Amino acid sequence: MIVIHDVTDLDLEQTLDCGQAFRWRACPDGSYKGTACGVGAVLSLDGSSLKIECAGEENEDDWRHYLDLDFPYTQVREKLSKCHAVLKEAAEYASGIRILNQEPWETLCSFIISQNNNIQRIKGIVERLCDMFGERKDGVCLFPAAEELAGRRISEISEVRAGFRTKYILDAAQKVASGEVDLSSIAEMPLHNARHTLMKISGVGPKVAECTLLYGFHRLECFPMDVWMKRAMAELFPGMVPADFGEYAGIAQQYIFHYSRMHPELFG
DNA sequence: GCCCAGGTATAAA
DNA sequence: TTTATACATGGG
Repeated sequence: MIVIHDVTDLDLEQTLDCGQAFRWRACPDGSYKGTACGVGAVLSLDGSSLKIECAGEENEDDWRHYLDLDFPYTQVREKLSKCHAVLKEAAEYASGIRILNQEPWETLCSFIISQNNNIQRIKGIVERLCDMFGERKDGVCLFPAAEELAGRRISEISEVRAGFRTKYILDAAQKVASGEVDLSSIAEMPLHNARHTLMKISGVGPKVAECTLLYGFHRLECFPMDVWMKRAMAELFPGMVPADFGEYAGIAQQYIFHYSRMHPELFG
């Protein structure tokens, strides 16, 4: 078991169940069970002590990185709070959100599945994808490698019941496995090129590309814009554009998303 | 049954 | 270039 002390700016529900990751489930006692860093794990927070119980090999550095524990969110919030009064309110409300460092391929694939879909069903599809095609390790199923899915037929992948997204999953797997879309090089590309490259995949549009870059590549200036966020921007930040939030616009976006979701009365 | 869900591809205007 | 519609599936 790993215990990390003096953890701040972390709320497990806000971080693991805010729609950036799809493999975590809340347990009745407030802990979260899921799979990341190549192992199954149960996370629980007791005050400022984070407990991580792994089903397999434990690596504290991996978890520090995954949960972004070494990034200065307190300072980010201070900076964002000066930007706009409503953003200050949102940042305080959602102050336990951290942007995870997830696997790029898993993130890309998960957000392809997310299109025109709801979080509950996205989780189910991702789980079936792992169960049916993922490597088994220490009693859990890891997210299937692109190479594993690339060799499958549509009829096989259809069994995860992803609907019309099945063909997109296969296209993504094939382009990633072949190197036509080289995820390792995307990490160093200018944002514009990175977006363009991801959108070579059928089923990847501006929203999925932006989510992949923010949640899978930790490009914190990315700002996924769906209909909800457009509305939130228009009503809460009239006249402003994502770039106005600066280099941490993606964190601002997540604060705003969570805050506005929990306060529907903000909208006329 | 109808509507919606952290969109996108495609066709038509 | 902009706007409309279909798309699979499952829960409310």
